[in-house]
Amino acid sequence: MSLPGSVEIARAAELADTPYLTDLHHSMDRWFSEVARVLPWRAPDCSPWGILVSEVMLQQTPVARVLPVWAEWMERWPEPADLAREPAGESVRHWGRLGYPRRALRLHAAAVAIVEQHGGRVPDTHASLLTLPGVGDYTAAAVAAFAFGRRETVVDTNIRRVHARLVSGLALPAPSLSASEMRLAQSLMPDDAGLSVRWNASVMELGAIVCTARSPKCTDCPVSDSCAWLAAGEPPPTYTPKGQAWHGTDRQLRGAVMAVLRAADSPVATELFERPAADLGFDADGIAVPLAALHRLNSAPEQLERALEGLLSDGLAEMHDGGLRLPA
DNA sequence: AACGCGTGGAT
DNA sequence: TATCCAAGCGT
Repeated sequence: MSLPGSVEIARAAELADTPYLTDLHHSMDRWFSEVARVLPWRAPDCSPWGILVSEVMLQQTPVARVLPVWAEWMERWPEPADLAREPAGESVRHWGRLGYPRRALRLHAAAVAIVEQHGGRVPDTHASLLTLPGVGDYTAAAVAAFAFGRRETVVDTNIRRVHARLVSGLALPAPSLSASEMRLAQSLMPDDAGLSVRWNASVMELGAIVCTARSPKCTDCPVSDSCAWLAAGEPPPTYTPKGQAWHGTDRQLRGAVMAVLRAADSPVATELFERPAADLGFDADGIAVPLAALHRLNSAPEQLERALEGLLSDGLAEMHDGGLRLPA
């Protein structure tokens, strides 16, 4: 019987005994200085709030799409209190098309909690950050590290992939994060807090722009000489990740409904979701396009009802004056 | 612990 | 065109 992760831990321990780990840190640090992307939430004067907002927006959403929305948010709501005094629906509306709009709802709730429980300042420890809505283990660690300079075990999908290849010799990390992966990540971190922040940022960056999921750019990798996966001859993944269905799903329909609600400035009569406005003699000005897109999905009435029910129970929508709207 | 949750660019 | 996948979270 073999303990999961025992090989990796053994290798990490072996590396720690040599100058190798220090060399690795230096190689990554140098590389990061040279090629790291310039991102606004990495600016030295970016507030903890700005970093928190960026981390939540970046949950499952690519950097390129986050950039303009983050900038708009920072201008509109420069501090947690600015967002907290808005209706939650405004948070969802200005989330735009980043996807997973409940993140916007939770970020609003987090802003309220920051105001009510932390004097309007983003809390600075992993444990207190973890109590905020929408903040899980990764985001709490990332904010504690990148906003407050703490030595945190930051493990996101990029870092997992780099560790899988560099240390474990695997093409891809396991489907779900394990305790042994967290131990491995800890064992690789520099002891010094400041260096650990750089390390975490650089490993994440490597995963994002070089050690990518598909067709990694190993010729650009600063640590390819140490890569267990390359040394093993680039073995293929041992499993095939199962893709998420989209066409015809409730999610697709929910997305179409949310697009209508974001575009609407007053409650939308539920009949409008069921059939074309022209048939009903409604004025659908302003929401005609997203409404047409919704109708084009041509869903079963039962599915539409399920989607609306889901949005209501998630708090992403509410009934008002016989219509549906973003939460007030 | 597996599942549901949006969106759009890249391949 | 279809599939992959992007700084996860909550249940």
